[in-house]
Order: sequence, then C-alpha cells, then structure tokens
Amino acid sequence: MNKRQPITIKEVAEKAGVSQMTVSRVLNKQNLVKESTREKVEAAITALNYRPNLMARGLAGGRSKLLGLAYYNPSPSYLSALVVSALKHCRDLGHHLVIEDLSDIEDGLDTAIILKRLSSIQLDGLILAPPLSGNSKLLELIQDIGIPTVLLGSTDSRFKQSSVVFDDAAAAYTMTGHLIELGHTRIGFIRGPHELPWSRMRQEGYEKALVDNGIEIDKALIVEGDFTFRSGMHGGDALLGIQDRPTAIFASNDDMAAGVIAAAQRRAIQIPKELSVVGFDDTAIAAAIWPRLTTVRQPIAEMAQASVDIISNVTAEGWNGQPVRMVNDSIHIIERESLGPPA
Amino acid sequence: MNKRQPITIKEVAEKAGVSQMTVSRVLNKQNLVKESTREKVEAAITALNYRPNLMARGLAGGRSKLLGLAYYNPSPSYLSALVVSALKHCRDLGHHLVIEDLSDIEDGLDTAIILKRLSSIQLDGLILAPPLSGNSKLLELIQDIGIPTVLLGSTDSRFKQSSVVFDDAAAAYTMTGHLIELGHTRIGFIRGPHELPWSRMRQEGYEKALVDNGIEIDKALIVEGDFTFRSGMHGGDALLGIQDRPTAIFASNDDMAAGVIAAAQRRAIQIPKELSVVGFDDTAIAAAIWPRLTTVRQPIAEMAQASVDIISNVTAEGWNGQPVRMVNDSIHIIERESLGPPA
DNA sequence: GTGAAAGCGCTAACAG
DNA sequence: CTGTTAGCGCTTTCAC
Repeated sequence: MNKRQPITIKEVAEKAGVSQMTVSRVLNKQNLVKESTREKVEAAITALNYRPNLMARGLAGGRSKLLGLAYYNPSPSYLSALVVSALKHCRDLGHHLVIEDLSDIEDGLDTAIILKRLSSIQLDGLILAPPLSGNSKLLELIQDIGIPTVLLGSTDSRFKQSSVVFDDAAAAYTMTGHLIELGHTRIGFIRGPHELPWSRMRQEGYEKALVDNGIEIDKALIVEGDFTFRSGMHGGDALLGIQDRPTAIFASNDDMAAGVIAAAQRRAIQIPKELSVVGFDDTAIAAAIWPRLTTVRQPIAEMAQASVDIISNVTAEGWNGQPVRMVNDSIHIIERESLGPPA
Repeated sequence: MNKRQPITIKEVAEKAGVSQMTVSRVLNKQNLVKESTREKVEAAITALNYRPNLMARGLAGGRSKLLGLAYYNPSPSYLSALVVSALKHCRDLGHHLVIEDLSDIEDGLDTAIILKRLSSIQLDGLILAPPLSGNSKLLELIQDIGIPTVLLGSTDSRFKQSSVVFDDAAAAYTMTGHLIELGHTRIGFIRGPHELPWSRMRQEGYEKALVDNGIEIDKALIVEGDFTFRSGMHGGDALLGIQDRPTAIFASNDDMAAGVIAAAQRRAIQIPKELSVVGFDDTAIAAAIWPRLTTVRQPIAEMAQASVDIISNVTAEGWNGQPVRMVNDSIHIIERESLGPPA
C-alpha cells in the first residue's frame, strides 16, 4: 500500500550523506551550496523520488506557494480565460492556484465568513478579479488580513495594493472612433451597471470620441445593461425600437453585444448590412456566434499573467514594499463580420 | 503592522482556561467535550477572532482541506460551470479548491511533472474532469499517488476510483428520438473525436434511436468534429453541402451546434424553418446565440457537486474503502428556438 | 472529559 | 559552505 508522502527530507539527507539543511537549501535554490554537494543531493532526490511537503514548508517558512484567485459572478468566458491563463503561469512559477468564490459579499458583505476563509489558508497572495477589485469595503478587509493583493482592472490609491489595469476609456474611444471613421454617426451604446467604474470609463471613451468628432451625444442612444446576454438583448430591442434607429451599436461587453445581435436577428435586421454591432473584451463568445463579433480585445490572459508575476515578486525577498501598478495599453480591435459601413 | 496569523490555538486555550487539546477538539467538532467547556472555548475563539492555520492542521493531521480539480483544455463554458459549482459546494463543506492544469500530459505524458505537482500539495481528494477522466495512464499514475479521486463523466473498472457519470448514450437517444417524433428522418450528426468515449456513446445513442425507429443509418450524414465551434462550423458546412441535405443536425456538444448555426446562417438557411439544429450539454453558449439552441442538458453543476460530496465522504472517517460510482440519470431536453418540424 | 508530551516535515537563525 | 538547534501551529497518543 502506498502511504501518503513516505519520503521525507530526512531520508534524502541520509541517502546523500548531508544534513537536512543542505537538502533544504538545494530545494530552495539557494546558491550557497557547493556544486558537488548539490549534485549528490539532487541525485538522492531523484533516486528516492522525493517530493517536498507543501504544508510543512508553509508552516515552517511562512510561504505556502498558494495563490488565491477570488471572483464574483463572472461571465463564463471571462472566468475561464482568467483561470486558464493564471494557472498556466502559476505552474511555471511553481505555485498552486486556489479559487475562492466571494459571492457572499453581496448578501450584506459577510465579512466574518470571507475573513475566515481567506485568513485560515495561508495564501502567498491574492488576485481580485473585477468587480471585486472595485469593492472598497472588501479591499479594506483584505488589507487588514495582510495578504499581498493584486487588483485586476481597478486601482484604489487609498490602499497599498498592487494592480493591473487596462485603459477601458481609451479602448472604448478607439472603437468608437473606428465606427465614426467608417461613417457611422448614430451610434447606440449599451453601458454597464452604473455602480461599476468600468461602465463609466467605457462610456466616457465612447462619449469623448463622439465629441472629438463633432457628433452630439444623444442620450436616447444610451441604455444600461448589466453585462449579461439578456440585458444586451433588451438593450438592443430598445435601441432598435426607436425612430431613426442607430446604424451601429456598441455594447460594453461581448455578452451584451451577442444579445444585441440576437435582438437584431429576431427582427430580421441584417448584420452588418443594416446594422453594425461591436463588443468589448474579445472573449470566447465573440467568435462563437454568427456574424462573428468585431470587438476590442481586453488582454485578459496577459493581465492575469502579469498579476501572477507581481505577486511572485512581491512575495520574493528584497521587495521594496511599494505596490506595483501596471497599465496594459495594448488596444487592438479585432475585425470580424459584425461591422461594416452604414447603409 | 499586521502580522500573518497572530492568534494561535495556544492563546485561545489560555483565554478559555483550557488546554490546546480541548480547543482542538472543539474545532474538529468532536463530541467528547462538555457543553459548558465548549461554550467557553467558542467564546474565546470569537473574542480573539481566531482562525485555525490550515497548514499546521494539514501537517499534523494529514488532512489539508484542499480539493483538487484537474482539467485539460476544457470548453470555456464547461469549465466555468464546473468550477463555479464545485466551488460553491466546497465552501459549504469548508474545503478549498485548488485548480490544476494538466495540459502537459499531451506532450508525451510528462508523468514526472504531474506527479510532482500533485503529490507535493497534500490534496484530500482530486476531481478529474473529462477528458482526463478517460486517460487510463493518468488514472494509474494517480492511483499510485494514493489520492482519493473522483472521475467525472467516466468510469474505469480497472481502477478503484469513484466516479460520477451521465448516461450520454441515453441522452443522445432521447434527443434523436425527439427529432424523429417531430418528423425528421434525415438527421445529420456531428460526433466528437474518435478517441474519446463520450463521442462514441453519444453516437451510439443517435444510431440506436434511428434503428429503433426504422431509419437507416446513413454514414454520409455523420461527420467528425473536435468539440470546438470551428469544427462544428466545418462539419455543418460539409453536411449542408451534400445533395439532399439533412433537415436537422444534431451536434455532440453546444459549441459545435453553435458552429452549425453559424454555417447555416452564412448560407442564409433559416433556422428552424429550413434546418433544425440541436446540441448537447446546455452550457452558457446555448442561450447566448440566436436562435437559441435546443439541447440536452448535462447536469454539470449537479455532477460537480456530487463529486465534492463523494470526496468529502471518502475522506471522512468510517469509509468502507469501496469506490462510489454514481450515475446521474436526469435527462432533460431544453426546448428553445433552434428546433422545429421539418419543412 | 480533559491534559501533557511528542511529533508532523520543513526552514530560520545561528554557529562553525 | 555546512551543520545544529529550535521551533512553525496543530493533532495524535496516551495518560489522568
């Protein structure tokens, strides 16, 4: 019968004829070990098929090699992109990814439970996905626990947490400009929920692009959604129902854009001939509908990877204590079939 | 400055005027503690805001409260459904979910790396998502490590691992029967990759339904995909290009069905008037395209939850040592707009 | 019912 | 460069 973790550092040490400490040093890649000793130890490790016990390391050293990724109610495609990318990078860095569902926090921000979960498992660091990264109560809580944290898609200067952000406003500006270049002037916009900063930023970009191009902002062309397919469909319905309907609709995320396309298809409006639809994010759904969605790419994978890197650095020795704030400014419009010049 | 985990069991014990052991017993809900003592201890725990250290518990007791969820290359919607559901249930049971990306195993089955990752982190149990759960080399490996494992969507009697499966063949049979009832007789089928058992099972169900209804199997109506949107589009193109094209297409999963719909829309074939399309799984994409997909629901959430339960039981005391094999037989067809009677 | 002692496997802080 | 000595915070085992 295989026991759980039969080989310990002690046995490796004996086999290699050194002390446990030396083995430990080899394990932790400290370079104060003589080459010949290191080789002996490594041989012993391989021979015995030794695997260090993470729990023991965590207890003794304070570093658990565990990174947390907390989310709340994400769109499926966003979540998978995030998880897959973060995970790949964790693997490369020898970390493990623990996923935490913080959905409780809406039911009255149950701080007790969150604190309990987050502080009992010795996380080396925590990545907060939107919209959690914009919840200042939560940020404060987490800062108190003292876990190094990276905010994805949001910064809050009141806290000393690192962040990786994307310039949503600039991206929305670029996309809107692109629509205008093609000749659209009546451009509908489906914004996100008003309480989220991303909603605001994307709308700002949209409005600024209109203004900069001498197009008046028409409030009748702006409706609010909640980033779901359903709400996009409703929003699209509303915009397509008005007199003198828009020739293009820019939805603040891909799910809503897919909803707009659905709404148009129900009314037998041809895309892009009679109506252009563009989205935001370039998640999986953008390429999984027809016509495929023209959209601004949000570099989710890159941002996830950057977050892992930051935590890795912050956790390492010799960190200066300053939060790292990173801005990803790669704005790309992915051209597909849902966009064309106005009729 | 907040230190990491300042309060220990020792301080709780002092405050409550008992020994560490008693606190430990309260923590682990062992019922050999006097009611009054328990209350004292619980009061101290709350007062000090004590959180047990998972690492220490894992080291001392051998139970880490960590469950692993391993996947390989999943479709985004499947992965999120899985993760979200497993997570919710973990939370209820006080476990944490560690996600592992085992994608390496295609590059020549790098057993060394997988073993290393899996055995150094003391997982209480492991959930293997498809298609990993069908990889017998991997199963053997994992059995050797000795982690209690639940296979999702697959069983292998050669190993003593538990499993939660869905009757894919029956579901495909039901769906095909439904199409036939509506009057379809030329039903195209897009199967999955031939190396996966699910592909085979779904095809079996499809073929059996045809035969049972006196319809001859026409190999020209069966094409192979790889469960991606792209491959569904190609498969759809192929099926729509033949003489006397099918009046309905049954794709072995939703992503491929979405691809078929896209292919049809490109050819301006109206759905469901001229062509019915049905899928399999009922993942998020099914309701996020237009027309929305009629599909057989695979109870991913329920199965994930069951897996967590099984591991929880298997990990607990007093388990009889027998693998648990569970079959989920709730087959539901979700009716949406992509299906109608033949023209 | 409860407590004391002895580690779990590893690393920090010092010696040498 | 390497070894020794102490724990990390908790649970186990065995007394009382």
